[in-house]
Order: sequence, then structure tokens, then C-alpha cells
Amino acid sequence: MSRPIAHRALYQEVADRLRRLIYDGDLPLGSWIDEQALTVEFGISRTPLREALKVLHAEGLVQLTPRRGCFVAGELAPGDLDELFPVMALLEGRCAYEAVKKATPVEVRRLEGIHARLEKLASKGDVATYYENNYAFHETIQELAANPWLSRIVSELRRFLKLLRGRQLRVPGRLEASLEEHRKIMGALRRGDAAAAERIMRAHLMSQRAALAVQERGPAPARAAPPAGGKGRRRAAR
Amino acid sequence: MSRPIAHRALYQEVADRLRRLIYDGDLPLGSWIDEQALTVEFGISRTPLREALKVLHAEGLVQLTPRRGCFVAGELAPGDLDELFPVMALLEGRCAYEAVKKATPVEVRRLEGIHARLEKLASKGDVATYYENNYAFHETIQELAANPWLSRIVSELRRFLKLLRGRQLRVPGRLEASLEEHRKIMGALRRGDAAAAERIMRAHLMSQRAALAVQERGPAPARAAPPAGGKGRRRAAR
DNA sequence: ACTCATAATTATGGATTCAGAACCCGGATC
DNA sequence: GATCCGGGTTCTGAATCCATAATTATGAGT
Repeated sequence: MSRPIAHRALYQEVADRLRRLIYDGDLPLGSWIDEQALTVEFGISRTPLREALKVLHAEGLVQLTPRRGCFVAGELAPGDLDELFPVMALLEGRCAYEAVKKATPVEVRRLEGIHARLEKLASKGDVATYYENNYAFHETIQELAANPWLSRIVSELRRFLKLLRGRQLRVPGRLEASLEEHRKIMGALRRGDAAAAERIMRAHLMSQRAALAVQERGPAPARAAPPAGGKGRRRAAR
Repeated sequence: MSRPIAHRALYQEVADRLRRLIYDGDLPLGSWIDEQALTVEFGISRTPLREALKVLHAEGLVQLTPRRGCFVAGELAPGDLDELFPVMALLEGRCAYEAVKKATPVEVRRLEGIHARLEKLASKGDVATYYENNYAFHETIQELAANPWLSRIVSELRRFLKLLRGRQLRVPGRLEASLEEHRKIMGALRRGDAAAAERIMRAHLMSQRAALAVQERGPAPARAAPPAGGKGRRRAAR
């Protein structure tokens, strides 16, 4: 947001670019990372690149095997989701709670804006943009909670959920259900009911998990190969 | 625990040593980290050291200011504790919940062993060893919960609490109160009451916070200088 | 033709080197 | 006397270099 003085270190820029490459699928999940290829692509030396990889490893986005190289984190297995979502529900629920407690009218209005956009996007059925704004909605609530520690771990875990790239929204009817849950959250926020906001947010996260479960055994995606995503699934977090 | 093949990378060993230096107070909170001095002390080059520092930065234990160097994280301010403990209570509460759900009789017995030791240590008034075992108690519950994601963020936040080095236990009467809370947790565990375990664990964490609050405005420590710990307090988490 | 041993190649981990920014200190100026 | 400027030194950030482990390719032997 501001960088008047003290430009960012190179390894951080590199880490950002690597994250984007992973999220955009340019570095497929589970794939080996060719350091040399990236140094020429980025026009840098291996030193900052390797530092960035250490950071990504600490974040859990890559796996770093001694003397074997660096691999992108693998796809999340259904078991992972069963363990991850309840924790995320707990945390985002708390975010909602603290956000309701602390939010000023101005901030509430900002959230209203995002929510209004979601309403519009849902009626248009624009899943991609809905995903983006939905992301912003949750991030804003996290921001309103204004708890650095909570924010820290929520962001950390969200990094893993981002690997799903909003798959759940593609489940038939999920978009509308998601929106309805958001409406209830906004309602709780407007009347300052922190406990309700927490409860609804938790349920919201858990129904995301449920939507994914439907999809897991659900119909084959329109195009794209069946889950033949490589042979070995790797765990993301150690 | 095991290193039959694939020895650890040097930067990880260095990171471990650095953490210990910080927790042991050999690197005072807020102090500047002299890279060159450490390279000669460790007998290594700057490369793995700097990689380790990147990791510690990702963990929040050090602050990395471009072109200015690396500083150990600062003391936690009271405001930090007010934000941190509720989150920790949430998470450890969830650990207790999942631990009760999943624990096998063998594992319960292991926890019983640790708890029995705590009883003994408390009656002897051995605060230092009590602290160690108390730590093991909480870590074991976290382990029994067997949720990698939960475990990940609990460990992450616990790193910050470790900076307090069990200060709260030195508050008069706190040792006994802590023990009593543990007894209740064990009770809930024995009768398989996950919800109760969660509730009690949350309260346990919050009463730790309260004990610290007493101490904050409490009597001056027996020895050791007043909070003249440098001029500038730095925040630990960004 | 297949397997196993061995040599060549490549990639990783770590050390060293180099450029430039920040700090320190002395001196000049107002 | 305080402040500002300049030169030297130190330290950070990044590039390059080197040793060694891992992988691949090669070839001998069955």
C-alpha cells in the first residue's frame, strides 16, 4: 500500500512471483521447480531465488527435500479438507465476531459495497468475478477484526484454500447458497450481533466444505481429464 | 528423532540454534543480529545463516529491515497479549476437543503420566521444571488432536508465547490454579467429554492471560532491571 | 536383450566475491 | 556551539564460484 522509502528486498518480490505462478497453475501442483530455469526467466541469480523458496517452504507452499530439490505443494486430499475446514471455520468465525465488535460505520459501509457487488455478480452468474469479490469480502472481515495474530494464521491457512481456486462455487446452486449465507452475515453485522456473526460464518465455511464434498464424488467436470492428477499425492503441510 | 537418510539442511540447523539463542535470552529481544559474528561463532558462511534468518522472519521471530539488517522480535506488549490469548484459547480449546475425540487409551495414559509429574512438581514448588512439563502437556494434547493444520498454527503462535518463558506461573497462587485447571481437563478427557475439555481449555488459557495481567502491574521482579529493555519496542508480527 | 556396474552430466548446498547503501567520524560553515 | 557536508569504513544484498550428491547415460557381462 505504501513504499515511499525502503524498497522491498528482491527475495520478497521473487516470493510473490512464485506464489502467483503457483496459484495461476503455471507451476503445477507437485511439480519440480527448476531453479536455473527460473533464474533466467526472472533475470536474477540463484541466491534470492533460493531465499524465496525457503520462505515459501515456511509457508507450506513448497516442499524442500535435501539434495533432491524443491517441489510445489501437492493437491489437497479430501482428508486434508476435512481437517482444514473446521479450523478455518473456527478462525473465520472469530474474525466475524471481532469484526462486528470493532467495525466502525464507515467500515461497515465498505463491506456493504462488496456485498452489493456480490449480489449483482451472482445474478449474472459470473463465477470468476464472484470468486474474486468473495475473497475480498472475507479478507475485509478479517481486516476489520484487526487482530494481527488472528489475521496471521487466517492468511496462512487461506493460502492453502486458495489452491482450490474457488472450486466449490461451481457446484450447482452453491453460488446462491453462498450469497444467502453472506446476507445473513451482513444482517448480523448490521444489528451488531457478534455471536450470531460468528455462528453463521462458521456454518458458512462448513457448507463450503460440504459443497466440495459433493463435487468430489460429483459429476465429471465438463472438460479436463478425470482426477488422474499424477500418481503421487503429496501433503502440503508437514 | 530419526535421521537414517537425508540429513537436514544446514540452514535448518542454524535456524534451530538461532531460536534457542533467542529463547535463552542470548540474543536479547529487540537486539540487532550481527551476521558476521554469528558466521564465525557457527563456523559457517553467511549464505545458510541468511536463509535461516529468512525462515525466522517468516515465523515472526525476527524483523528484517531492508538495508538495515535483522533484529530480534520485540517484547510482547500488553495489547498484544490481549489479542493473542483469545486466539490461542480458541485453538488450544479445539485441540482439546479433537484430542478427546481421537485419543486412544494408550495415549491417554501418556498424558496421565505427564499430569502426574505436574502434580508432583507443583507440590515441590519447582516452577522451572513445572514449566517444562506444562509445555509438554499442552504439546501432547496438540499432538493427540492429530490435525496438521491446527497443529501448524498452534505451534506458530506458541512460538510467541514462549518468549514469555512461563512468566505467569510465577504469580502467587497461579501454579496451584493452573494445576487445578489441568485436573479438570484430565477429568473431561477421562470421561470423553470433548465439549467440556474445549471449554475448560479455553478458560485455562484465558486465566493465564489474567495471571499475566496481575503481574504486569504487579510487584517489581525480585532481581533483574526494570523494563529498561532498550528504547524502541518493536512489534513481533507484521 | 536385459542387468548391473561405472563414468559423465547435472543440480543442489554452501562458500566466496563484489557492488552499493548505511553508518561513523572529522572538519568546515553559519 | 550546532549543523551540514565529505571521506572512510562497515555491513547488507546479490552474483558468482566450487564441492559434492544425485541422476542419467554408457558400456560390459551374462
